[in-house]
Amino acid sequence: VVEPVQQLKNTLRSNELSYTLARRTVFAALLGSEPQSMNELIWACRQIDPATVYRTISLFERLGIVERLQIGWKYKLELSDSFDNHHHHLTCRICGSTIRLPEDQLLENRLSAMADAQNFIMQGHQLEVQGLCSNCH
Amino acid sequence: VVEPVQQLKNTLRSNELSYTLARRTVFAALLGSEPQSMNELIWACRQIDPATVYRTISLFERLGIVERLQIGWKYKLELSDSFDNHHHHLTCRICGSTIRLPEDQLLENRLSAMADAQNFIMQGHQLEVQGLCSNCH
DNA sequence: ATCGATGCAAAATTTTTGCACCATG
DNA sequence: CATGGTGCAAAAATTTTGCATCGAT
Repeated sequence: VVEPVQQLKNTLRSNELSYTLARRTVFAALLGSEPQSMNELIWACRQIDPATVYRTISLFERLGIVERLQIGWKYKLELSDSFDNHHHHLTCRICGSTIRLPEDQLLENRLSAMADAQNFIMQGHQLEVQGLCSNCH
Repeated sequence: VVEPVQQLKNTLRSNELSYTLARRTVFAALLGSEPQSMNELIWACRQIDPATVYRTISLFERLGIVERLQIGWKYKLELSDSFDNHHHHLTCRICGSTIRLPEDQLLENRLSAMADAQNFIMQGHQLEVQGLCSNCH
C-alpha cells in the first residue's frame, strides 16, 4: 500500500497542483477521522482560513480525494475509497454516532445487478442506514 | 389504498395539527414529482412564504411525510415511503436525471442482515447510485 | 521569477427566528 | 373565539468571490 500522504502528493503532482500547507492540513484532519461536518473541519483546521478550507474540499472532491455523505440533515466529509476502503455507515438516531460497516460483497453485487438491469453504468454509490445502535436500544 | 391527500389529512389530524393552505400547497408540489431541491420547491410554492415552506418541510420530516435525499452535492426532497413505495434512485452524472429503481427484496434483505450483524435496529435507509444512464453512454 | 494558492473582506445564498396578524377548528 | 399557523422582516449560518499578497516549484 502507498502511504496516504504520498498518495496525496502524487495526486496533486499529476494534476500540476502544489502541495501546500492548507492542503496538508485539511488532509491530515480527514485522515483517520470519523466523517465530519464542514464546521468541525473548519475548526480542526483553524490555522487555515475557512474560505481556503472550502476551496480545498471542493478541489479534493474534484480530484476524488474526498466524499460527502448525508448523515441526517447535514452532509459530512470523509476521505474517499482510494484512501480508505469502500464502506458504508449506520447512523444512530439517538446518539448520532456513525458505525462503519464492513465491506459486503453480496450488497455490492446486488447493486451492480440492479444498475445493469436498468442499462445504467454504476460509477459509485452511497448508502446511509439510520436506526438504533446497540447502546441505544 | 388511501388517497394521498386523505392520508395527509389523517396524519395532521392525529397529531392535532391543522390542514392549512401552506401544507396543502407544499404537499401538492411534492406529490407525483421527481425529488426536488428546496429552491425548486420554494418556487413551486411561490404563493407561500419561503419561511413557511421551510417550516412545513421541517414539520413533514418530523411526521415522516417527507425525506431528504442526497443527490450529488445538495439534498432533494420527496414524499416518504408511506406515500410512495420504498425505492432508490440512480443519478446520471452527465444529464442529471434520476431513475427510480424498482423495490428489490434481495437488497433490502441484505441490508437488514448487515444491520442485524452489528446489533443495530434499522429504521430506514437511503441509497444513491451515481453513474451513466442509458442515454448518456 | 512565475504563477498558482492563500488570507481577508465583502457578497451571495440558505436557513432560522421573532412578532403581529390571520385562519382553522 | 382561542390557538396554532402564517407573512414579513431581520438575523444567523453557510458558502462563494474578488483582489492584493504570499509561497511553492
